[in-house]
Amino acid sequence: MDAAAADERLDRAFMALADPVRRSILARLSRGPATVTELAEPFDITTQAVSKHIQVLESAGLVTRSRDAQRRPVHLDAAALETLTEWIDRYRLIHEQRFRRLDALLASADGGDAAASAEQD
Amino acid sequence: MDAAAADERLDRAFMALADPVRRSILARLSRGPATVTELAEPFDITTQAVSKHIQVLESAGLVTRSRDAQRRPVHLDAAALETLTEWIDRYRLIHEQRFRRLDALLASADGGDAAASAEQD
DNA sequence: TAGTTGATCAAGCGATTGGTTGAATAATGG
DNA sequence: CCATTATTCAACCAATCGCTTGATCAACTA
Repeated sequence: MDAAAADERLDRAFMALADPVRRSILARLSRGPATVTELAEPFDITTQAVSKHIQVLESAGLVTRSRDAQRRPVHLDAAALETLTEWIDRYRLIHEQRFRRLDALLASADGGDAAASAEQD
Repeated sequence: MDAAAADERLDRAFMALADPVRRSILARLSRGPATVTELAEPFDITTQAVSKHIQVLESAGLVTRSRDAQRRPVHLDAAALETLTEWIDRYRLIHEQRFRRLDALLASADGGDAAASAEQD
């Protein structure tokens, strides 16, 4: 998978998580697979709408589907979720490491000027 | 913060991350604060557009802003990023725990029927 | 004070989103 | 075969998104 494709997959994955209905669906799926009808039950929207939500989740790689007669059970793909936390953590950790360096610098300095120059790093 | 407000903040945060330009801005900010003009430089879009992107990130709680003459430096808020990884990890871990239980069950069983009934849990 | 720089506001535009209703497809079971 | 069940397709709609251009606001500086 090239960088552009990975980027587009991140786009879709985060976009998928931006909707409360889809997050709720994922929460349900974390407890085991479910059909479209089952997933639609808690919501005041049509099964068609839920079917679309599932397609969004599937194209984001967050869920997969199997077959059971006329049913199409939906399964959570935890590996995709892990990819997302990895992406977030990457920048979070860089940022926090930077802060730790700044803190160390401030602790060993007297005035505030040192802090201002360190801020530009 | 009540549950609905937290939900809306999650909406906005994930939505904010769904755009490659905004993710790129966050990546830049993980290395230190920057002004709107500086953040706009790598992109082929107007500073107005970047300004809007920053407003999206700010309303999602992912960045904060300070003042320096006519400049408005943008700072990463790593705490908000941590909230997101926590949300994702919650469901990911529930799901993986469930799988571990299923694996254990399968390891101690003979046929596939036990798996089918465990699947419903 | 006038000009310049940095950023935002405002209005508009094409594309996309989340939802609907209605019809079609697929697989089961009497 | 026929009716039922589970799901998807198709067309449409209001709202929102990302971006643009043009104007405005705020603060520094010659």
